[in-house]
Amino acid sequence: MSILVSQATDGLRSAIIRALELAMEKGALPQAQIPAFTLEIPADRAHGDWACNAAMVGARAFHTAPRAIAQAISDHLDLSATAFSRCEIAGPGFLNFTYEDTFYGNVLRDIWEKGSHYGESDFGGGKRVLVEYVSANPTGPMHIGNARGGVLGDTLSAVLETVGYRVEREFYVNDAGNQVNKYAASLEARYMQLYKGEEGFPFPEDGYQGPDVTENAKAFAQQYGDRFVDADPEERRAALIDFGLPRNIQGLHDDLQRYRVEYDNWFHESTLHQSGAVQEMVEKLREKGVTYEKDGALWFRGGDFGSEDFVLVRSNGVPTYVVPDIAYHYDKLVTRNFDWAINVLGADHHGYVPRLKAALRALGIDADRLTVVLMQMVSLVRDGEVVKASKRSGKAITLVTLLEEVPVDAARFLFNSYEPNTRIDFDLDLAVQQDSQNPVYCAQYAHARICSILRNLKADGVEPRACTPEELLLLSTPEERELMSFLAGYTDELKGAARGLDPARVTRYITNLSTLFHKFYNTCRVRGEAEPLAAARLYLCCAARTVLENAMALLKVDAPESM
RNA sequence: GCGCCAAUAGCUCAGCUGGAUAGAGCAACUGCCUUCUAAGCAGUAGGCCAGGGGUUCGAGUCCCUUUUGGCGCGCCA
Repeated sequence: MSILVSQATDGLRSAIIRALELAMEKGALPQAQIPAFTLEIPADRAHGDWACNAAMVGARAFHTAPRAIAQAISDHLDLSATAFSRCEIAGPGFLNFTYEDTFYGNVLRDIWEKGSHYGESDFGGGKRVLVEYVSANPTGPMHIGNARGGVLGDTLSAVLETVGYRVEREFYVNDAGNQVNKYAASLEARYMQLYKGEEGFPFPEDGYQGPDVTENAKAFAQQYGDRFVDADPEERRAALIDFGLPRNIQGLHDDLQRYRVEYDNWFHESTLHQSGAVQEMVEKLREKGVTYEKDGALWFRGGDFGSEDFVLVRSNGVPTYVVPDIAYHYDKLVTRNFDWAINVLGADHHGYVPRLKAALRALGIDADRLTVVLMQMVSLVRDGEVVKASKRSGKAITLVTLLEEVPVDAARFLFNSYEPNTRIDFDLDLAVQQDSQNPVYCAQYAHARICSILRNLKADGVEPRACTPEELLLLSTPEERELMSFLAGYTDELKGAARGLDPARVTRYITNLSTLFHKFYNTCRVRGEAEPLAAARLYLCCAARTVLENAMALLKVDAPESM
């Protein structure tokens, strides 16, 4: 909610506590500890703007019936210093509070003044957060799960920034280790096959099959010809990797950019190997005494730190993938000293999280400084059936092929409509529909409608202007009041999205706000109304537009002026 | 076998730390355009919140259990 709302509820909370204290002092209630009550917005607007359950949760402590406690609170309540004008007792013992009449007008004035900054808060207290997301292997194109991770991480970052965190966005490039070697062998095979035929150079069994590998091999051949055919294999593979990997990384960068996902840093795993950080990490863990040797390999003893034992260094002397990962997170939390690291990962990685956290604990790092947001898998659905491959190309569906079919706005909006921890059946038919069935258009339409009102009034010579609190009291229909109330809740909605690491709430907020605006639009006219009312409604339209734009900007979804 | 996640309207999903009569969009049906965009609005219908126990003033929400589904359990990443 806006700062205004936070102040209002804080004030209300202390007024209720004072009332309880006073009631006990006067003997209306027995002496007891003040119960931990909550304030919430009731589902039914007839129950006021805020409801309090103090009477019910206090029933046991006070040995008194909830409604009698509610009466005692109400009798000793002084609302004069608060933003509320009325308190009613209802149902089993709820206290329902109603804002004073000028409250919503003040919210509109707040939005008018803050503009694109409306929604910001200091919830995050300026903490430095590193958000890592997508981090797809540079050995091929991105798959459909990366499309989800992309918007999720991207929007989450934007939300965290808005509520007062200092955010950096990072892509971890796995440009070292086993999968790169495998990729090198795959590239090599495709390259050699260009000159020796498919029989002349066998493709590795666990190689990367994708057509992109062949394309890269061809591009390499175009530049270097057969120069590496008779070269030393090690030299050949190194040359292929030096050529192919940067190409792929650039490809990831370009595809993500097209999808409007951008980063502050691209962190290369290879730098951890070059700097010796990986080797040092092995030594660090060994010094901590949390390792042991078995079958020629070096193991991590996880028992004391909440995980299973696992291998750090294979018997052939090569560290497993975990070690660079530990070194990477050490770099995040110690070297770069971020207060908080958030990783967006596919749910198939969930088994690895306890290991990483255990290793951090062993290093004396508070593992709570790392939060892993697991997102469940994505399936694509067409004609009610799960699709594994693209209809046109027959290849696996990549981010790029998805975007050939689905507009970026729709893809971002839809992927961000689900809580991370739910599986998505992404409906391709729905995503490409440019009509009312597709929720993204409802929101864009609401925005276009507001712009249209502004255009029409401008043509009449009417511009939006600041309104007085008295003028804003003219906004009194249920549609107007509900819209204002919803606008007032935006700042708090963002805090909730940040707290729950769930940017899908922003998407839902946009949908609900759009609907409330459409309802307002259908019952209340702006153009043609007498001057003070028209001005007040125009003021409300501007507020709705500002909030809609701010929210859609977080999603990086376009808010068109006309449709 | 063990672990993690889920199960809410015909479909896709909300339901924020337990709160008042379980919501929204789509699909279905009925209305609303000589007035700011009908990509909209109003209304009707649709539910044993997977089943069963428990905890309490009160459970879709918390605990146990059963069932069903997804994902993990490598000296792969």
